[in-house]
Amino acid sequence: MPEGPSLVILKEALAPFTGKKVTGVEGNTRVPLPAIKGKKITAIKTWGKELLICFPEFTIRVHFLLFGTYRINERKDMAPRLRLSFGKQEINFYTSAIRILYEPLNEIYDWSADVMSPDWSHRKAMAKLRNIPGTLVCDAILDQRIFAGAGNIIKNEVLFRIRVHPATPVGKLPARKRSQLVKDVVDYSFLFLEWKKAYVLKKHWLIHTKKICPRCNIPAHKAYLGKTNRRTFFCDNCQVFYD
DNA sequence: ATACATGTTGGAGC
DNA sequence: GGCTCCAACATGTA
Repeated sequence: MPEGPSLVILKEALAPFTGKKVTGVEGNTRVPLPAIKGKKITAIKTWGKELLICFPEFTIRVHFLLFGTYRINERKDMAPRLRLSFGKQEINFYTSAIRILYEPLNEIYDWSADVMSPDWSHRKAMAKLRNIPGTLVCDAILDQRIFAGAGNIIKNEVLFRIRVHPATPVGKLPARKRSQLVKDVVDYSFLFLEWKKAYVLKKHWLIHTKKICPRCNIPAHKAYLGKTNRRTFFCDNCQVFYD
C-alpha cells in the first residue's frame, strides 16, 4: 500500500465521496477529533504517501505507514482505526496514523516535492540534492522532503534502471546521472501506478527481491544500506559505484 | 513459528 | 537549540 502511486489509486477511488456529508464517525484512533459528523468533504488530495481528506475547517491526514490498509464499502475483520460513514456508504482505515490538520494545506505542503504531482519540480529536487553531497543515493531517494512518495521498491528499481550503485554519495554522481536519477524516480513512479492498477507490479520488478541480476545473470546482492538501513537489492557488476 | 516487510515518529543522547 | 540515532509501533505472509 504505502508508496505514492498507491495513494494516487486511493485518491481516485475516493473521488466520488467529494461533496458527501459524513453521517457517522467511529474508530479506535486516539487522536482528538473535531466535529466531523455533518460536514461535507470538499476535496480528496494526496501528498507523497499521505492521504488528505479535506473539510472546510480542517483536513484528516491518513498515513498508512508499513501495514496500513483500507476498505471502501467493505469491512475487514478488525476494528477500524477510523471509519467515516456516508449514509449506506463508508470508508474504513486500518492500522494507519491519523492526524488532523488545521492549517491551510498550501502552507504546510510543498506540492512541488510530490513525485506524483503535476506541480513536481525537477529543478528543485536537483537543488536539494546538491545540498546533501555526502548522503548516499539509497538514502536520498527515500527522503520525503525531496521525493515525497518514493519508497523502498521505487528506490531499488530506479537505481537498477539507471545503473547506479546504491552506496554512491550524491555528490559523486556526475551531473547528468543526478538528473537522470531525479527524472527516473518520477518516470518509474508513473509506471508503478499503471502496473499497480493492472495488478502486474511485481511481475515488472527487475531487481527488488531478486536473487539474480536480470542483465548479468549473476547473483544479485541484498544488503541493509545507508542511514535508513533499508533492504537494498542491487547488482555489483552493472550498477556503477561513483567515487 | 519466527522473522521480516512498500514506513514514520518521538524521545534520548550528544 | 538542533542534529542524529534507534526503539517502538502493528499486521499479514512465508
